[in-house]
Order: sequence, then C-alpha cells, then structure tokens
Amino acid sequence: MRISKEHDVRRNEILDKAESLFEVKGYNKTTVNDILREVNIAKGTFYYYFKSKEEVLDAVIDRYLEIALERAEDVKKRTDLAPAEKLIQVILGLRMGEPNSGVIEELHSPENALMHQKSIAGVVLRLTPIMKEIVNEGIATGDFTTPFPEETIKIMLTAGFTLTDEGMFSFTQEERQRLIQALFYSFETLLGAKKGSFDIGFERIN
Amino acid sequence: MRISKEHDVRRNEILDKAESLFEVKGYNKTTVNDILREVNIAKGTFYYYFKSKEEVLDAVIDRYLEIALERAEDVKKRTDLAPAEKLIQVILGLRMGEPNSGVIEELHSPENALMHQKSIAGVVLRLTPIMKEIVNEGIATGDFTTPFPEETIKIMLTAGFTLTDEGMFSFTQEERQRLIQALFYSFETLLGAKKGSFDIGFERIN
DNA sequence: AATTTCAGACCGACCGTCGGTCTATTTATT
DNA sequence: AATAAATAGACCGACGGTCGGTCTGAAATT
Repeated sequence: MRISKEHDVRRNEILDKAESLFEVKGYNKTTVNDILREVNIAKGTFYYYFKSKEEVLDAVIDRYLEIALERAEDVKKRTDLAPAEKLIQVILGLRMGEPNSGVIEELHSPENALMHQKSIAGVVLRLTPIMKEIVNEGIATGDFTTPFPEETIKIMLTAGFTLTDEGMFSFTQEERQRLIQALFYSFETLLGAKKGSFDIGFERIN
Repeated sequence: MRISKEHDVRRNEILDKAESLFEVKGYNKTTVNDILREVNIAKGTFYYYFKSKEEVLDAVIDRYLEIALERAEDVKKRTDLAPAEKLIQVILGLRMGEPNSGVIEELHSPENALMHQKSIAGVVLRLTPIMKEIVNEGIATGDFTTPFPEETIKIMLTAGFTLTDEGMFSFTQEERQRLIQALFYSFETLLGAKKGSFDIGFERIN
C-alpha cells in the first residue's frame, strides 16, 4: 500500500522520528532501517528526501538551533532585563545537558560523539553573534568590562556545553550544581560584571 | 610467509600504524583493513591483540595521555617555576590543536568526532588532578584565589581543547593568536592570579 | 469528457564495504 | 611430545547507499 504525502509533511515526519530515535538509541546505533520502519516508508523514499544519514542529523540539529536562535533573539530584544539577566536566559534556553529537552545529549558517548560535536560547533557559530550583541550592550552600559568579549562567549559556551554533557562526564547532583555555579561565576568574572549578577537560584536549573 | 613477534612489539606496531592512519585519514575513514595492510598482518592477528577497532583508538589515546601525564608530573615537581608558569608549561605540553604533534586533531570533524571526544574526556579526567595540585600550591603561596579551583581547570581544558581544534573551527593566524591570548587571560583571571602572570610570548605557541 | 503526458512521491531488490568471527595452522615454550 | 601463543585468511551479517522502475493525480491536449 502506497501513501503519498506533501513534501514538507513527509520530510518532517522523517525528521521527527529520526530525532526521537537519535535520543533513545543514539545516532550511531540508529539504523536507516530503524527510521524506515518507524516512518513506514521504503529506503528509496528516505534517500529521496535526504542524501545520507548524516544529512538527517544535520537537519535535526539545524531545527534545534533554529529554535534556540529564535528564543535568543527574543530575549535580546527585551527591555525589562539587564544584560547579565539576558545572558542567563539565553544560556538556560539552551537547556544544556538536560535529558529529554532538546535534541542533544543522551546515552553514552561513543554513540553520540558526532551529534555532540556538531551541536557544539553549531551553537558556538550561530549563537555567538547574538550573545556578542548582548555583551556589547553590557559594555556600553558599563555593566561589563572585558578585553575579549567574543572569545569569552565562545569559551563559556564550549565549556558549558561539554562539561554538562552526561554522556561524557558523570556527576552527582551536588557536583552538577556546583559546576553550574562555577560556570556562571566564571562568566561573570570574565565579563567583569558586578559580583552576584550571574547568581541563579537552584530552582532554575532543575 | 609468517612472521612471529614478541607480544608488545607487535602490539606497538599496530598502535603506531593505526595512530598515523588516524591522523592522516581520520578515525572513521580508517578501515581495519587499512591497518592490516600497513602492518602487514591478517585480520585474525589484529583481533588477537585488540577486540575492536574502537579499542585501538582507546589505546592510542591512552598512550598519548600517558606521555602528557608524565610531562605534567615532571613540571609539577620543578621548584624553579612559579605555579602560573607551571600551568602554562603543562598546557603547552598538550600541544592542543597543533597538527602532527600528538595524536589528536586532524582533518574535518565528522571523521574524528569520536577521537576528539575521547581525548577531551581523557585529558579532563586525568589531567585535572595534577593541575589541581599545582593550583593548590598557588593558593597556598597566595598567587591564586578562586572559589572553584577544580571547575576552573575543567572549564579551561575543555574550552582550550575544543576551540583550538582545527577540525571543528577554522581561524586565521591572527584569530588563533588572539584566541590563545584570551584563553590564558581567562585562566589568569579565573584563578585570580597577578595580571600578566599568564602572558606568553608568541614564539611559544608557534 | 476522454485521453495523454508529466512530475514528483514512492518502492524494494540489490550492491559494496566494513567490522568482526571462526577455525586451522604454524611457531615458541616446557 | 605436548601445550600454549601467535598468525592466517576465508567467511559472515549488518549496514549505508544505489538504481531502475512504479504509482498517482493534475495539467495539457484532443
């Protein structure tokens, strides 16, 4: 039996199922055949929409990044938040290392190394410009002072993204909270922000 | 024709050739058959020494880490260096992101994602304890002040390792130098060290 | 209104490659 | 001679990807 659908509908079906499979079994262990079974299509159909399994991964990550970027843009525009608070919001919006939230980070490392790497690269490349504008605001208002605004952002994004990845490092609840505290404290320090301006309550990270 | 060798000799032969293949073609694209051809052994021999291709990768990385750790221990012991200078030495000893130096970082990302991830995890896990001792020295002498010594080390290691990976990000010569400056500046700042104590001459990074 | 044409969605058999297994055989050790 | 260690390479199954072709609905032609 043959079911024909609109291009974008089918494409998104594939993306949705692939995404959840990647989350559950990891990218490596997810077979193209797994995806076919889930979406109920034939091999040919899959390769009609994507030219490789990796391209599906790219598309999945892209979709996630698009959402994150939009959220970040919204936060940037707000006038009721101080620059520091905006940065906190943007970072929390990434929901780094939190299972079942976005696309990223499940299971043990070998399965998801590629997904992890592509995610970091994407986040750093695309989120840095927006965050840089926020930091510049902060510099203009005198909230921040730093000789390396852009580099500071990149450092904090990579470190945060990698260290909170449960597939790479494991920690107790306390270690995790302490790490997150340290990350925000470091951001604050490197930006030369007022002490305490990057403090977040525990409720916000769990 | 059949050539028999001592266990460790053969094992290291495999490791050596695998390592250079990983560097040249990347881990993913390097076939077990490639390794066999290079070492001139049969499949059975390979799997007599290693139970999987991934185990070879682990062994290669482990060898690299062993060397880095030894260097770090040596630096730690020295009495002619200030803590800050010791940390610089340890980090430069990693030769992060430098092609053809250690095992790590060649080519484009997808091929080496796993290698990269395992390297970071290994470096962070095994190097942090040693660097922590050095930082503690610095705290004792009053050179450093920080509420998060261990976390600071981890942040700087992951950021440095990832951002200088030419397989993930590309930069011009100037961008690269500026990034490295920023990394050392950040380390200095987060450790609360005296300004300029982490300054390095350009000669030392090229 | 009936028929032809066309494009794009879809199908699944097939292929080459690759990591890994199995068992036989040779070499070293005692 | 017996045993263990090392080597060999034919073989296997799974996987990503290809290819030739089919189905369907809508536009164009008659």
